[in-house]
Amino acid sequence: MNVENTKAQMRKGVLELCILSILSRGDAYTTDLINKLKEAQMIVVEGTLYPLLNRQKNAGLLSYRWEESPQGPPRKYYSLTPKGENYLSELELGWEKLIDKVNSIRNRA
Amino acid sequence: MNVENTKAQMRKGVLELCILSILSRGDAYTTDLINKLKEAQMIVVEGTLYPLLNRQKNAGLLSYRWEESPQGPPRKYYSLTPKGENYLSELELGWEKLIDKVNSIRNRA
DNA sequence: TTTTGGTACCTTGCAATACATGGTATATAT
DNA sequence: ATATATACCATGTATTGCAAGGTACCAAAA
Repeated sequence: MNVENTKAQMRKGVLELCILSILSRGDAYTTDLINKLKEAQMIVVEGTLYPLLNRQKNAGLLSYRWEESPQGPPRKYYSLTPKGENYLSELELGWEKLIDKVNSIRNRA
Repeated sequence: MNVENTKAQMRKGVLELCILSILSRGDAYTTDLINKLKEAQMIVVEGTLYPLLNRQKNAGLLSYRWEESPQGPPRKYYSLTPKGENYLSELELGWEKLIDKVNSIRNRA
């Protein structure tokens, strides 16, 4: 049990929300997602992302299409489905409520 | 994969923070903690809390003492150690940064 | 005395999942 | 051909929240 581990735990919980949120503003493939998460200082690696995207796809939250790459193998571009949009809305609400809940605990006299 | 599951994931990450935060304002035993978390609508059950408190105690973040109960068996009251206080400080910082990071992803144009 | 009910502690087994690691395939350049 | 960069994916491990069940203490009722 160490601080970095625990902070990683906190990140985990919101990772799904972040991915759906990024995709809500436009289709992206895995490397896009990793880069955008990195920009926001959210550490994620391939081994985490591929299975997660697969789970979300299998749950009907995402669809994908293949697209040629300027260099290298084709890319799998993911898009939010309508179901994914609903899911995202609920997660956003849950996230905001969670912030309130935690702050209510932290600020209680 | 469903919304409740994912929201539970988000809760998990901040559970440690919440427990340490509650204890920072005074010693408490398990049922106290559960009640305070429930007040803040953070769902937690015994089977989660006991192992977690044990981990935190083994990590030197908490100490405990036995105290008589008005009715029933004695209670194990936990206190934050100095190490636990430092740990809490870092988690608080991590939590605030996480909020910023997630919001930077959500609000990006 | 025995039983019941409430409180409090803890353990075991399961399931979910992030991550490290390693593997495969494609395209281009040397 | 070989090397390099890009991109996909799978496997194994460790963590950990939770459900379920167990043990023990105390007081009051039967």
